[in-house]
Amino acid sequence: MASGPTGRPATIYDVAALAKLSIATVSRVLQGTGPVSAKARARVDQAAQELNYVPLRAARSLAVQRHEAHGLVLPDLAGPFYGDLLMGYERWVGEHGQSVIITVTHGNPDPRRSVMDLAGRVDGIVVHGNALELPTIQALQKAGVPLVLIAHPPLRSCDSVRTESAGSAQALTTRLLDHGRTNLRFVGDPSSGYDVTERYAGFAKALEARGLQVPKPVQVPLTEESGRAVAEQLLQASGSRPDGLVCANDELALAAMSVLAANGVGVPDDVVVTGWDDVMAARYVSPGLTTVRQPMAELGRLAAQRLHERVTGERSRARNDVLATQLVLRDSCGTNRGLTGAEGRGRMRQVIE
Amino acid sequence: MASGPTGRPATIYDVAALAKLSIATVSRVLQGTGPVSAKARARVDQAAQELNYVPLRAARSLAVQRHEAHGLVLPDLAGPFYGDLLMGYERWVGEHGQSVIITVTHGNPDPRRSVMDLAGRVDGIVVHGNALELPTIQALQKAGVPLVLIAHPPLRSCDSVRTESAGSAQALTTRLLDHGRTNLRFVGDPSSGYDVTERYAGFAKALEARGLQVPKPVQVPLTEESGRAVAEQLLQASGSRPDGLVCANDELALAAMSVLAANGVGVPDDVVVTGWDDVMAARYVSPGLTTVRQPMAELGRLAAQRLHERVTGERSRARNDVLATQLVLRDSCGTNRGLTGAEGRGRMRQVIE
DNA sequence: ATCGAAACTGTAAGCGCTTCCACTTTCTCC
DNA sequence: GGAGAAAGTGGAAGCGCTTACAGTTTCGAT
Repeated sequence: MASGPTGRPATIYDVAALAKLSIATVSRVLQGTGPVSAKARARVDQAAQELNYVPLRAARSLAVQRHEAHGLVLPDLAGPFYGDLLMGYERWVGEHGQSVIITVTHGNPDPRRSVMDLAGRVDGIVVHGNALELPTIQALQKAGVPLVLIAHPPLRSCDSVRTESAGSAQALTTRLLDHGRTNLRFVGDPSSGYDVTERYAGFAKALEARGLQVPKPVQVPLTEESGRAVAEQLLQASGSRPDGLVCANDELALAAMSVLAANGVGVPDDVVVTGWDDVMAARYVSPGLTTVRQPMAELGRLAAQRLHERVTGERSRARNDVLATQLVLRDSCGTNRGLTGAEGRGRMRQVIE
Repeated sequence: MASGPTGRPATIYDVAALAKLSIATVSRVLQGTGPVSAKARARVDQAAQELNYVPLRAARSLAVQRHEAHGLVLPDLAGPFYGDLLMGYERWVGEHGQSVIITVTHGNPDPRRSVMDLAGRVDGIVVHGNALELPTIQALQKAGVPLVLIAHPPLRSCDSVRTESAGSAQALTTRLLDHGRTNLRFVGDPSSGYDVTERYAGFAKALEARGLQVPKPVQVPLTEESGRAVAEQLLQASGSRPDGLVCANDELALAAMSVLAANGVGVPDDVVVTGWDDVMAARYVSPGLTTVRQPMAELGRLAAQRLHERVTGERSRARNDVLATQLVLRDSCGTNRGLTGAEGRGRMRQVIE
């Protein structure tokens, strides 16, 4: 990168020549390893400075047999969700002298190929569950790549981190039932990800605990568009209209809520609505959206840490971490005030805003 | 990464040995370069498969003298803003067989060091203007790193890409004036970034064009917290209360708007409020927030492309691209219906929602 | 059959760094 | 002042790949 004497980037040889020392000493100075005299140090620093020397990491990686980099595979980057995750990840990794190389699979013509290529550049990979098919993940395992899964069912000999989902969903649903709702629907396709599966499972469990029949989920993608569509369908529904929508994420919930409001259906009086993720909009809409907050940055940090433990070999037993979520009660669920005893148990806290 | 015969990752030598061919041929098969017989190809593929061979990219980088990777330096990752940028970037880069290594500077104890290290891992770097101090950027330049700046004033011999700001801000402000506003304030610290500087400049220009005095900007960080504080201050202000807030981003605007609403100040009737970025919340609050949408993903794509052109050497003259923004008119500005002739000119389009 | 060209394959030289080992210099302590 | 230890330095091997070059085969055309 730097302009050496030849116009090409300066190498350690150029620095050594200018400092009149061997490349071994230059390396020792620059890496701070081994004993070096103050004089040598000064000469090297001077020379490096003068040549704008930037060490080639590829050469170092080859020599030390380590990349000092992590791979992070995400399905997507839309929404604040993955941004926060990445933020936490990058922060941890930066503090530990590593780099992050990210790969996004959604819209990628050949995720498998991309990820395998990634494997050759990093010391280990963190994969978000929604990003890769199982066979690809297994291919990585076979290739011996240290692996950490986010929001994915635990896999043998592979770490995983996720946020608690089923319990929060159950508590939230129970709460709605406690407040007299009798015809709830879960909105969002459980097959679109492990976490959504779990949310539906929690929803179902709450109903079962009351001896109620569990309605099939409304299997739609987790998008605003679907949210609007679901709400419109609900408006036209004849017969017993649902009196509550437990949505798999905030996008669905916000979109549904706005369609309902635009058509004179009262939220929360006629229909209660809840979301998941606590995006910014959730606290600015009216009524405020009741939702579940996940510690995304923390999830990222933890994933980075777990991977690093694997890479350095300081731990070999697999760990499966589950982070607590937080139920955020606002007005859209109609239970903001007047508590029941259902909350606060398990790995879940709650706040009322 | 793969388990070779020894338990250590398989190398190209292992593959060659198993396929009973030379490493040169293996390389040619795997890279698809040079002529190879079908038989050789099959044997190599078979062997590679069997050994779970993953080529070590560091070795390739060293040999080909190229990393096939881009560095992306961002100040932050909070909000949808940078996520979309990164998304567009990653997409382009992925389509062109490159990787992205990201570095976040906000909260980084030694950005300079991080970035210099990055420089040793990539073929070029894209820097968001708010991420690095000028000296650091210049150090990169001196080191001969191909550089593209995002949202940064153009620098000699360095590409830059940004979104149009001054014009949109001026048009937006003019529009508010046309609708009878007489006491506007710009909220947000212009020194917090080039784009904000430009927004204030546009704001000022609109007032000057009317022969009005330009009030000092309300110099606060671009956060929700500041937005609330500004609104609260405005509520307590004696004398001539501003009748409009032109906020530097949506966070400020949304927070201010919610405080005003909570205190019985009508938006847009008493005070109009506008933002910048068009975050999701902007379209769900009521009244809808008038704002300016920037093509972030497109900005990312373009930055990636420009950098690549530099890296491959297919272009050497510096380019400074400016992308058009879009004025999004909603109810918070009180001018949603009833147009003037001020808009649609320059590099700006508008939509009414 | 024979020759030249084309297709294929292998040998070996790096790419720029780290680090082992051996060597030289400088201390430290009698 | 000298011996041994410690500190400092350099030579050289090697990390795993690509690729120029040379060598070998195969093939088509005479």
